[in-house]
Amino acid sequence: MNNRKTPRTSRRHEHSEEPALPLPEKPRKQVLHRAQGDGESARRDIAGRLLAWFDRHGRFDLPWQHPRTPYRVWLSEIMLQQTQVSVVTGYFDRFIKALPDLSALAHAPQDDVLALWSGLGYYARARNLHAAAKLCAEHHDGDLPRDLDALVALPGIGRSTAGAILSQAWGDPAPILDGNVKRVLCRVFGIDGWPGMPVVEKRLWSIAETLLPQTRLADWTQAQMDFGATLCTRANPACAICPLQDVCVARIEGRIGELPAPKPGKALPQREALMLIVEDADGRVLLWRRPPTGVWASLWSLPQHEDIIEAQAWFERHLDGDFAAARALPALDHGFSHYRLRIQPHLIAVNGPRAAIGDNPDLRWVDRAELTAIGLPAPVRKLLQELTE
DNA sequence: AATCCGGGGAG
DNA sequence: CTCCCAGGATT
Repeated sequence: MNNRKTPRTSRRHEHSEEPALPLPEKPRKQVLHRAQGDGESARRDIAGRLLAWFDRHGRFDLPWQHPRTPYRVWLSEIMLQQTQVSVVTGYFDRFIKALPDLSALAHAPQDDVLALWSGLGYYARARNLHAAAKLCAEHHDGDLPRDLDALVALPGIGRSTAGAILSQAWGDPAPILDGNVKRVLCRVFGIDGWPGMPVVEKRLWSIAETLLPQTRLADWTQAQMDFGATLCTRANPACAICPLQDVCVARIEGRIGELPAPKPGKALPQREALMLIVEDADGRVLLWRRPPTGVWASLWSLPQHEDIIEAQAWFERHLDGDFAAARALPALDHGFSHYRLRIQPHLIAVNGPRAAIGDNPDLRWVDRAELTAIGLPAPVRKLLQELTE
């Protein structure tokens, strides 16, 4: 029953008090026809190519593969949620030695289970695992249910983990959609948008369904994981030796670095700045040389301040004019890599600098015509350009 | 839809 | 340092 070469057999099980599942008999064909574009023959061949790749380059020595029982598959899948193989193997061996089967887990004290999990993180996984084992003891004759909905009903098991269990433990045709599969599908089929977005995820599940092969379902699941983990990696995928290089949309369109689309970052911190556009009687603008460090180091820019109070104090120290006559212009947003800057310009006319600071080397009057020749920050250039128009 | 859980590895 | 990872539960 745990032999991965076991051919698929009838999977209706005994306790059929519920009505038959609404799944049609040939769901894969229907989904296949519904999927548009992309060339069905090429798509159908993907599983064959990856299985051939898997035969040569796949991982066959993982601890949960020998023997591959439903319990061991389940435990490994839970441990592997958000945790890499290299970290899991040691924990898996220790756990399976202490609690070798589902019954042992179901009857173990929770403290023992948590102790075995200690260091793995995401401890809710351990509590869910334990609770699910008890539920199996109560409701499924002490075994994991061989049924998608029944598996998903257990705590800690979502659709992808259920698919991995069904396919690996029994060879049933259930797709998975973990981080590896998402990345591979986004690239091969050129799917835009962050894979965590519901609309994108739905599309990916649909594709994953269509790719299911007729046989070797356990190998198919493992092949996808190995392929994503060792060849179609997040950074520097080995496209040159990839068996899908001639059909991969991302590869063909040179978008390997862009797909899958990254998770939208948190909103960058927003900062405010106030810039003074000071004009003298001849229509010249006052520029200010920025400090030698920080953003726009040593560039000529506009006099800049955090707020209006500071701006006014600076103005009255350096210039001869009526600050109250300053006129606010439309704000301008500028994005940096690590924050967003909202520039609030204030236009103000003056007679000239105060006598005492007239020769300040960091201040300079400039004709409009000269501006294009001076190295100004992009938003400042834009600001002054709009003003001239 | 957003947030949380958590330690470790890679760049 | 940041981002990501064989996700799922909760709000």
